[in-house]
Amino acid sequence: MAKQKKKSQRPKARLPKGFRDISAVEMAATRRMMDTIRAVYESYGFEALETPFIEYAECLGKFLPDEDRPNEGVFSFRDEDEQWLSLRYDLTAPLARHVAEHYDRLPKPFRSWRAGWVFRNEKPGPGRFRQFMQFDADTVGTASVLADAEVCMMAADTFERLGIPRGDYLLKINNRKILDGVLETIGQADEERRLTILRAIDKLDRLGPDAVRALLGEGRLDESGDFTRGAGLNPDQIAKVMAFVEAGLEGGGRADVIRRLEPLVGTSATGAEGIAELEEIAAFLDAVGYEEDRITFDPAVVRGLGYYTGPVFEAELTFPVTDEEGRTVRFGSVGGGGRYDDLVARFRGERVPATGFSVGVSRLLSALQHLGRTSREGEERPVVILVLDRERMADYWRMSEELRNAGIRAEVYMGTSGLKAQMKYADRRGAPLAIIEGEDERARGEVQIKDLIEGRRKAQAIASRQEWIEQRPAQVSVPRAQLVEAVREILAAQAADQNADPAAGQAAKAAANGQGEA
RNA sequence: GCAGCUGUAGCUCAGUUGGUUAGAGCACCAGAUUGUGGAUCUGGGGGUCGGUGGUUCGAGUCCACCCAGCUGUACCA
Repeated sequence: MAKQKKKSQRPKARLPKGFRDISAVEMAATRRMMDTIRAVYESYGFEALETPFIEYAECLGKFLPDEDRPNEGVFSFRDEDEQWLSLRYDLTAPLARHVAEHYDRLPKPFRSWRAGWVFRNEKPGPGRFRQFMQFDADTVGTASVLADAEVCMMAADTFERLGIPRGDYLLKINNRKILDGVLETIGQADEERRLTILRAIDKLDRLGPDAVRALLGEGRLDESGDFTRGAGLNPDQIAKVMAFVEAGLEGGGRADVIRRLEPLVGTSATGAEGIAELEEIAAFLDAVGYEEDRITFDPAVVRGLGYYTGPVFEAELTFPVTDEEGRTVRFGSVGGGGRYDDLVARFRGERVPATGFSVGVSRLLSALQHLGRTSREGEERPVVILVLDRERMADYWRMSEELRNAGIRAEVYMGTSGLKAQMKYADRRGAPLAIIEGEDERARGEVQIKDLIEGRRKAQAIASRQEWIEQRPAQVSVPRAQLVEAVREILAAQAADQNADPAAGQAAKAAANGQGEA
């Protein structure tokens, strides 16, 4: 009885939903990807900046209206002095805080990149987590839309440097001011309705034009039978908004899209301003040779709501991909950004124009993996030195030292089990090879080196235990003095083999993944 | 948040009209094999049957409520 009680008090080992553990393999791939992004951003002149995970909630600007409590979407807690602290939910709000705080001594424009984890307290879904990594670059302190164009060019460069071919990604640019102009001409300027309209437009690529039309009007019934209330526009207004949204669907280049948008903003000054900005961006992109196959104009891009005040952009992967169950999935957006001229003004009163772009690191990484564009560099697993003779530990340590000094990852088995369990350990560890030195070998002045990858392959052909033991597949005996050299040779052969036969590499990777991933 | 579906071992699932101590396969651990990953054989660990309450002599099974997960949808700075 007491035992049962105790048992029920045991915590269940589990991760909070929306969070995950990250394996060594994924960390290595992430690190390589981020190195590439950083190299591109720095080549454009952006400086590194790191801000903490935690900020005062009020600095992130996410208090609920009329309430003394931060927004539900952010993880928040109270400091000992009763102030609300929040985990950052993006890298832009902390940047605005940093710029406002140190405005006087920063060079203007201030160009910085930041990378790291952000947190959102939202319902997780496939490919959506509550902790994920972003990689941002921003230019603060210039109102020129050339800064917007530059950041899009840089995003295009980044994707290509990461191995995504031109045509497999696309940057789409829009301008909030144009939609505002359209809404002005149809007499819908009030904020509440504007947000509903933005949300409806945002769903174009996911739900299609009919659904968007329904959401602009009365509302829409989804397939589970749930009803979403619409913006309540009349048919004439809906037609105008849809004409705007679909101006990008009819093909043609950036100039064609602009020409189709012009009549839709009517006499609105804001709309005209938006058009002029797009024209300036187009002229610049044409001049530096970033054509429509990389950067297009698409009025359906709205980027949620929030703080964007001018150009907005979204980066999309356009190639289809099949998931584990063989279904075709679209990766869709892997990054985005836009102009936020009011964000710093929250702190300073004075308007400080700014624009930036943010890459969704984790989504982009899984896209690259689907493309088979991730290299295996940095995935080497350690050689494992088995312990047959506990009195000779010093000998084994010396071996590991020699290997490490030669730049080879190596470890001495640290458990207390027998040889069989040690082999199993090395196998599961994903070790490329195991070193065996017992009494017999020592008497001969030799060590055995077992190629675990080759051995795994040969094992499939062996049926009987007898044969297995006698053959000792993929195992060689070399003089002790030649240990390092022999190990180096076998590792080189394995690497060559892996490059020639990707399937073998996959198998090794799968084995290596075994312990690290859920 | 709303709607639909699903909850039995780490995973995939079986479990009779309600009836002893809840099972299988895979996985895990150990031995057979003083010193060799795989295969084979033997043994072992692991379950609050999602939870609580109810009906009953008796509930994994029937009823009610709750919870969790999945999918869609809403929100998403």
